[in-house]
Amino acid sequence: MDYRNTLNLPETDFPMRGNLPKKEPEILKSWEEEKLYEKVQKAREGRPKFILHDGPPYANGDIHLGHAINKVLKDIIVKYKTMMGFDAPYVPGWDTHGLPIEQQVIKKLGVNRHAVSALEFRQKCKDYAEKYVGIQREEFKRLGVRGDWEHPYLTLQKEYEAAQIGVFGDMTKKGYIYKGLKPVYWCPSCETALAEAEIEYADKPATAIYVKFAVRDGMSALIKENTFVVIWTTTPWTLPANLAISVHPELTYAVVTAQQEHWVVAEGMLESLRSLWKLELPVERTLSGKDLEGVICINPLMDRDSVVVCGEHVTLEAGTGCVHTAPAHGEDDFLVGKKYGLPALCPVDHQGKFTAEGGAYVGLKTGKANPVIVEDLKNSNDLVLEETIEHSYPHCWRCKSPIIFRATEQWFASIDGFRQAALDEIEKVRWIPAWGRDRIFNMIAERGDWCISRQRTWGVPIPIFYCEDCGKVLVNDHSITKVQDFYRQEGSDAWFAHSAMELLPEGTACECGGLKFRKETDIMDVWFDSGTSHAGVLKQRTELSWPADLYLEGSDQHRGWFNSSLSTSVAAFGQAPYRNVLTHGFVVDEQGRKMSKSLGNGVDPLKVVQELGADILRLWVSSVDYKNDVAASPRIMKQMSEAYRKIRNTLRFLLSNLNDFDPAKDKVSYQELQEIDRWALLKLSKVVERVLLGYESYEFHWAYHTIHNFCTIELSAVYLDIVKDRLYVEGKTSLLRRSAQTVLYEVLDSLVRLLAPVLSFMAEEIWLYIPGEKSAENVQIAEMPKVNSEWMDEELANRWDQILALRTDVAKVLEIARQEKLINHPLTAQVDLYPTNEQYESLQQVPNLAEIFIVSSLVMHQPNEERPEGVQPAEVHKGLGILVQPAKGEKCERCWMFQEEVGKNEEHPTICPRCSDVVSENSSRLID
RNA sequence: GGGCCUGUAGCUCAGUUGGUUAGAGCGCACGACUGAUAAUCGUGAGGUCGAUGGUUCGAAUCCAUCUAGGCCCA
Repeated sequence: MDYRNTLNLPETDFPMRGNLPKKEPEILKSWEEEKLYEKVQKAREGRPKFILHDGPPYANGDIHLGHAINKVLKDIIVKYKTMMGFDAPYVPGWDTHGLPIEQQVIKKLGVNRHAVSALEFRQKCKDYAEKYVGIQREEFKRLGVRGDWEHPYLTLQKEYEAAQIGVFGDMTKKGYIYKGLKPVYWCPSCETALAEAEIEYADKPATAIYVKFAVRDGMSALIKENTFVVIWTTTPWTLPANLAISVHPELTYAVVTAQQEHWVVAEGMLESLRSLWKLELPVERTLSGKDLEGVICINPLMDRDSVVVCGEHVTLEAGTGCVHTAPAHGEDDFLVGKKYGLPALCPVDHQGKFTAEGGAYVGLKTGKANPVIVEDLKNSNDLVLEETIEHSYPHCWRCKSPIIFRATEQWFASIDGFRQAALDEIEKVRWIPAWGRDRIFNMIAERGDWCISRQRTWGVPIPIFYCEDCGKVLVNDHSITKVQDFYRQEGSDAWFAHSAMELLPEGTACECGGLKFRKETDIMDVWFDSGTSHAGVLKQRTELSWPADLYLEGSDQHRGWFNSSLSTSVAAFGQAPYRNVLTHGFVVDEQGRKMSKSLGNGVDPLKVVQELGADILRLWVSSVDYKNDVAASPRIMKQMSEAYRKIRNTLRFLLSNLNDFDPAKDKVSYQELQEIDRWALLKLSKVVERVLLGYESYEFHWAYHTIHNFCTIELSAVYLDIVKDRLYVEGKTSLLRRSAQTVLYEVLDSLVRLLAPVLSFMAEEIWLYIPGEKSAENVQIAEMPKVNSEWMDEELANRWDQILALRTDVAKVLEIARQEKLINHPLTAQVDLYPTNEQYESLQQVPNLAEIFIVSSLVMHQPNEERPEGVQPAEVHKGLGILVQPAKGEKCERCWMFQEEVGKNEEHPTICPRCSDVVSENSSRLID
C-alpha cells in the first residue's frame, strides 16, 4: 500500500519563485484599477492625521537610486502609519522651474532663447517639465510607491504660484525683502547675467601685475612713511573698484626693504618673490595678518582709501599674500567686504564699460582698460612688476567670450530679520539623526542674506513694480492680491502676458504721483519655489495640514529644502513648517566611494526593478542603516534577492500547510497548545514588538533583520522543521496538527502585515492566499498586529533557550556520526543522553526531546550511569554526554521514523503504531 | 581650508552605563536529505573592531592625533 496519500503534505498555488518583473506590473495594474490610494484614504477618513510632506524632485531626467531610496523610505513610513490607523495622505510633488530645464530646452529643442518670446519659451519649458513629471511619475509608481499620483503638486501650478507670491508678499510687508548689490557672472557681450552652469573654463593669457599700495595710516602696526603693501592681480581693470586689501589673520607678514622703501608681503611668499622681482628683500621685522587689520592704504589709481581686512580666503598659492579686494568684482571680495561694511562699488556697466565712477577710465571697456591702467601705474611708479601668465578663466558658454564678475542689483531676503526666530524654531523640531540640528543651526546662524533674484525666464516673476517717473518700488497688499488673482487664473505667464497697468489695481499711484509703472524682470530663485511648498500645498489642500509631521530628504537638504522651507515659513508665519525632519545618506559603492560615471559604479534602480523586481529594491532600502551613506552594487542586490527568497519560501511553506485550515473553526486555544507551539508564539510576539519598534523609530533595518532572522532561525531551522512531522503525519483534524496550524496561521497573519510596508507586492500577493475571512480587502488597509502579552512567557523563554542549546549540542554529535557514515538523515539515528544530576532533573520535564531533535528515539540515562565508548561531551551543556547510534527497528514507510514496532501490525505491516492509528481513523472517517 | 557625519568578518547589521575566548544572518567550503526540491537541514572556516598614541586593573566602547570616505560650504 502506498501510504503517501494518507499524509497531509503541503500544497499551494502560491509560486515559489516570484517572477517579479512580470508579476509586479500585474499587481500595480490591479491597484490602479481598484483605486487603492482612494480606497485607503476612504478607509482612514476621520482618523488622526499623519502628514509626510514630499520634497519635490527636479523634473529632469530619469530617476536614480537616490530618488528611489527617498521615495521608498517615504512609502514605508506612509504605509506603516496607515496600518497603525492614521490617515496618512501622500501627495507627491515636483520642482519644475529653473535653469537646468531652460538649458535642456535650449539644447535639446534647439530653441534660441532670444528668437522666441518669453511666453513661447516658457511654454516649451513647461512642456519639457511636464514630460519629465510624467516619466518620473511612472518610474516612482513602478517602485510600488502609493500616493495621489493623479493629483501631484507641481511648482508651476497656478494655485501654487499664487500661494508662493503670497509668502513673498508677507515677507515684503514685514520688511524682509530688500534690493542690494551682489557680484554675479556677467557676459558683457550678451549683456546678461550667467548662472554657474553657463560658465565654461578655458585657458587664457592674462597680464598679472604686482602693485604697491602706499600706507596712509599704519595704525599701531606700520609706520606710514615710505611704506607700501604690495598686492597681485590678474585683472587690472578691477583696481578702480578696489576698496580693500585682504590678509590672512593667521599668516605671518614681513616688512622688507626694497628700493629704499618698506614693503609688506607674506613671509611665506618671500622666496619666490625675491627671484621673481630680482630683489634681495631683507626682512626688517614680521607681524601677523591680524596685526595689519585696519591699516589704511591708498588706491593708487583713484586716490581713495583701501583698508586692510582679514579674510580666510587668502592663500599663498600665488601673489603676495596681500589680496586686492574689490567687493563688486568677486565672491570672496564681496563677502569680506560685507563683513567690514564696505559697499559693492561697481564702476562697470552692463556692457562692460566704465561708468563715471570709473574716473579717468569712463567709457573704456574692461579689456581695453587693462593696458591703460598698467601704463598709469607704471608712470606713477606704483607698479612692481608686470608679467604675462596663462590661466584658466571663465567664458560665456554661448558667445565664448571671457566673462566678468560684476555687482548688479538683486532682490534679497534679509535673514537677520528672522534669524533668531528661525534658530528658536530649530530647537523645537525633532531632527533625526540628532546631529541634523547642529548642521542646520550652524548654517542658519552663519548664512548671509538670501539672494532670491535670478535674471532668467523660466520661473515665478518677482511681483514688484517700479514707478516710471521716480523709479520707486511699488509692492503692497493690493498689488500682491491682484497679481495673485492673475496667477490663479493664468499662472505666472500672466506677468509676461499683461502690462503693468493691467496687473495693478485700478488707480494705483506712486507716492510721487506717477501713474505709470514697469514690471520687475527678475524671477525668483527656485529654492524660493520649493521652499514655499508648505504654503502652496499643505495650506491649500484640504486633506493635508500645516505644519507637516515629517519632512524626509537626503542630508544635503539641510542647506537646501529644509533651509529654504524653514526660512520662508518662519518669515511669513513665524513657525517651522515641520515637526520632525528625517535625513538619509547618499548612495556609495561597496568601497564607500560616491557613484560616478567615470568610476562606472552606478546602480540604476530601473534596471534593478526590471531584472530583479521592485520588492528587491525595497527590501534593500529597508535593510540598510540609511542614516549613514548606503552601499549599493550588483552583488548587494543579489544578496537581497536571496533574502527575499528566504522570506518568500518561508511564507509559502506556511501557506502550503494551511490549505485546509479555517481559523474561524479550527483555531486551537493557547492553553491547548504544545510547549513548542507556545514557544513559537512567544518568539512571534517578540518579533512583532521589535519590528513595530523599528518602524516607529524609523529604524527599518531592525525590522528587516528581525524578520529575516526569524524566518531563518526560529521558523525554518527550528519550529517548522520540528513541526513538519505533526503536520504531515498526524490526522488531518487532530489536535496536534491543528495546534501547529494555529501557530502557522498566527505567524503568517502577523508577518504579512509586518512586511506589507516594505514588501508591498509580495504581501499583497500573499494576502489573497491567506485562508479565512480577512479584516480588510487589501493588506495595506489592514492594521498592524499587536503584541500579545499572553504569549510573552519569560519562564518558557528561558527554559527553551536551554532546550534549543541542547538541540545544537546534539546536532554537532549527529554531524560527527554522519561523517562516520553511522547515520545520514537524523531520523536514522537514536540519541542517548548521559546527564548530570542537575541536567537530569530539568531534562526529564521535557516530554518530546526526540521530536525536537528530529531523531527516531531518545534514551535518557540515569545520572550515575556509566558512559559507554563513543559518548561525546556537549559544548553548551557542560558535563552532558551525548551518544549517537543507528536507530533500532525498521523504518516506518509512512512517517520515516525507525520503530521496533514496525512489522508487528498485520493490517499495516510496514508502518508504525502511530501511523496505523491515524490511517485507521482516517479510513473509518471516510466510511462515515 | 571650514561645518556636519561615517569607518566592527567578503556583504548587511548587533554589540546595553568601558568588564571574561567580539555576535547574528547572508555568502563561502564541506556534508545530509529528496515529503518546503531551481527548495530544506547540519557542520565548519572567516575579524590585530580604519591606524597610532593616551586614560584605566581592564577599551570595539572614553580622549587626542592621523588616515580613508560622504554631504554641504569656501
